[in-house]
Amino acid sequence: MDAFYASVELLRYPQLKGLPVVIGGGRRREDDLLDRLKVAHPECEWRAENLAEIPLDFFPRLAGYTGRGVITTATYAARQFGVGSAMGLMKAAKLCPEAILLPVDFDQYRHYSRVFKETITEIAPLMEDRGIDEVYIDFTHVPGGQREGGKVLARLIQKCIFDVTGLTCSIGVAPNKLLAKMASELNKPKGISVVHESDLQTLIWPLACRKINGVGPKADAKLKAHGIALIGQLAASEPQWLQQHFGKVYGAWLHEAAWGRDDRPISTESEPVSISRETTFERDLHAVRDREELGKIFTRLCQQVAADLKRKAYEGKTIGIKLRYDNFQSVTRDQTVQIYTQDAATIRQVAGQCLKRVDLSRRLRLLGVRVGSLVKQGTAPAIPKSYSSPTSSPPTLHETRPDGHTQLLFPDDE
DNA sequence: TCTGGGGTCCTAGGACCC
DNA sequence: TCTGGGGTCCTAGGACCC
Repeated sequence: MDAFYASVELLRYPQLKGLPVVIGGGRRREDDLLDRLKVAHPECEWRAENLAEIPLDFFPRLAGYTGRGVITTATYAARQFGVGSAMGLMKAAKLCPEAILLPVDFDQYRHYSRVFKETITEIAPLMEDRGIDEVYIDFTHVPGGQREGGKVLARLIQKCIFDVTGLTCSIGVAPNKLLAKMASELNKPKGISVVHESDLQTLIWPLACRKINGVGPKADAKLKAHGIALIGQLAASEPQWLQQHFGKVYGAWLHEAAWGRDDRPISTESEPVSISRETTFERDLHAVRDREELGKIFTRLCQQVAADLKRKAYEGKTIGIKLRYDNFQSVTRDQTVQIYTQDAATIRQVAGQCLKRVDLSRRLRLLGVRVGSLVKQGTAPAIPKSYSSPTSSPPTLHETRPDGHTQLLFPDDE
């Protein structure tokens, strides 16, 4: 198999070229900017396309940022200061206070993501979706795909994407997905890299183990502790030794990966396994002291998950919660019910039961609701014979008190 | 000055059935 | 009275990815 790995780069704003820019933060920040823009420049509708019309000094700087947002992406000029993806914005503000902070515009990303992928499938139909800005392509049978080892096709795809979206992208070309992904990293931004099997020792082995897609911070630290920092050293390690220290499956995979071996096919179809919503609070909340606020958030998360399920036409029967304590420790609880559902009140009721099984005496920073074991709406298997219908009334999102006020069911609902 | 949100996959123990 | 495997489902946690 010949594989491409293509990823799109930061939205391209000509007037911001060469400047340190980070994109990130939460909804609130975006709303702030939107409000300020309405006042300062009523003629500008807030769209990223319209950024060019907005004077540079309008954009907020990172300095003085407060909040729990993180960086989604950053320009190369900003990365010079040591800031990068997933870094907290308050930390980034210390490193590069002058950086321009732009809000995240997910609707727009989704739009460009769709155009990016459509552009590719018109040229090479065998595409695997790897998220909002990345794809794998099997171009083995694409006409002209083998010219100059794939470079011609890669250039064509880059040009088409740029023409349609104004976005640049990096492309790696290699005999399999594992190597194509690593190849795409070699020549960023907007580069094309071709890696052949014979390039393994010269191009891949000098790279850090962390560059392997599947080696994360934990595995990397453990490898380093054993004196293995580079992929070449990993390749030279005994498979048996790796299996002893990293487990049978993962250890064997590590060795294969270091030798550039990967036989996973391009997967063009996939069904979601779960759908979830979660939120980090502006400040840590306490189940008792902030009961009402938490109850509202909890109910809203359930409603959002239900709306997502309906919009995407899925039903699930494993309903769960996730919470994160103030010390960042996370716990999850879930419960599988008999009937597949996409109903907010049902989700709320079962998730409420899950909440009762966790320690709520500690302060919380995050709450999430998840529905798993999904099936496409209307294709749910028949209810198991052992199931007997409930005698209780259907669940409701709120419990109505005798005085007519609505009491939010958190966390002690029935 | 701590660390978003939305996912997938793997592991491991226990229940339960044959 | 003690002792089997296998298979599947459920649950919790964790690593990893975009």
